[in-house]
Amino acid sequence: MIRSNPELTAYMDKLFERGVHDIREEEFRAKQLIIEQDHRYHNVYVIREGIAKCYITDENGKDFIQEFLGAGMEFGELEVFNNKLTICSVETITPLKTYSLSHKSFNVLLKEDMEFNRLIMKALADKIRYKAPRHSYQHSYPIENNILRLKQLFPELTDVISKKDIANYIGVTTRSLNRALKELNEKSG
Amino acid sequence: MIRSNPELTAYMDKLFERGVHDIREEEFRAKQLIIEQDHRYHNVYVIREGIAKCYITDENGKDFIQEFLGAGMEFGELEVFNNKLTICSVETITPLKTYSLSHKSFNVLLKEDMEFNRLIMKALADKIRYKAPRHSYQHSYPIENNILRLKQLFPELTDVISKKDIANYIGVTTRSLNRALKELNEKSG
DNA sequence: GGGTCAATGGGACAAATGTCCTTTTAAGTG
DNA sequence: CACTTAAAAGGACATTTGTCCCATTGACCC
Repeated sequence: MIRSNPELTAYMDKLFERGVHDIREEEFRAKQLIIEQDHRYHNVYVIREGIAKCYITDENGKDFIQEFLGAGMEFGELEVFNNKLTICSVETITPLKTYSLSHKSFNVLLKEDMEFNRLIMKALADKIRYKAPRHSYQHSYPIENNILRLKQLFPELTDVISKKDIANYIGVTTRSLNRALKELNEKSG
Repeated sequence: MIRSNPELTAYMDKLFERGVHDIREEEFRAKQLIIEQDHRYHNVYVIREGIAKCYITDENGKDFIQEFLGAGMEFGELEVFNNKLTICSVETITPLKTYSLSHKSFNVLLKEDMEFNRLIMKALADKIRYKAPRHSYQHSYPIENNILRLKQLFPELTDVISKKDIANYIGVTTRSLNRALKELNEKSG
């Protein structure tokens, strides 16, 4: 549910300590918009600490959350490979600490540091692997099952993440989410 | 809708002509299952010609199509990076011609051929970019809009791909798809 | 041609989800 | 503390989509 990538965190720590390239630490407060959909940026971020959400806003203003990003998750990297606008917005949920580096440095690292190259390749592959079954599941099962599944994956769910965000993650309205939660309570109670 | 990657096709042609590594041509007949979900394989495929579907089957036996793969699309590559079972099945729709290579050769190429490395990295990034707005759109709009959108992207839609597959791609039942198609006809007629 | 099977199309009803709106609760903020 | 605002909860009804079934069509095979 909240994705992470310890391997990449560890490697970024090492790179940063060595002082290679222009990797720098950056901090953001809660609810801050770091990347906005359909814009152009020149940085790649790797989360050191905190939680952010990555979401798409459609023409009707509805948000659809792609992923909750935790430590070791990167964002802004897709735009390095094809020089297009961002498809997602990224906004912090908790205060966030990141390593930030320019597209240029990112590219140099990819070329010259094959360990880094491999970690990024794996991270991309994982993002694909993770999304496929999730959307499949959400389509195939009623909301209740989706909630139960999330709570199992991540019990502190409702403590950290707002109802609205959970609903936007599952892809339903807040109303429907509430209805499902109520029915779950009645069943278990 | 049916995705392709001309750049990768061209590059694979070149590699094949040069006779590097164990890249070989392979052919499959229509409706053939090449990769089955939850299994382990040791090959990566790049489509030269034809169309295949990549889909997940859930516990209830419902299929959910992730992508229709055309020329230049690769599959079986995700399992190179993390040594897990396949998450999707891949089945041909039309007869299919591929370049096939072992995980081992794929890895060697990634390390030694930075042009190849970059193409694969970009292909992975594109898969992510492509999926995000698609699922967002499907959630947010009624079936009719989804059909219209697909027909716009790919007018020959219903000629090449069965109703069942289209439905499984949009994530609805065949019944619902038919209903929507009928209503579209009535509106336009 | 007759037989079989898969794909397509659709009727009738049930279930799930969305829309709209109101109320309650909680959380800041001056 | 009073005031304002955002988050959460839910009632009532409309709409969408699914389920279950059956009829039709078309392809293929003996």
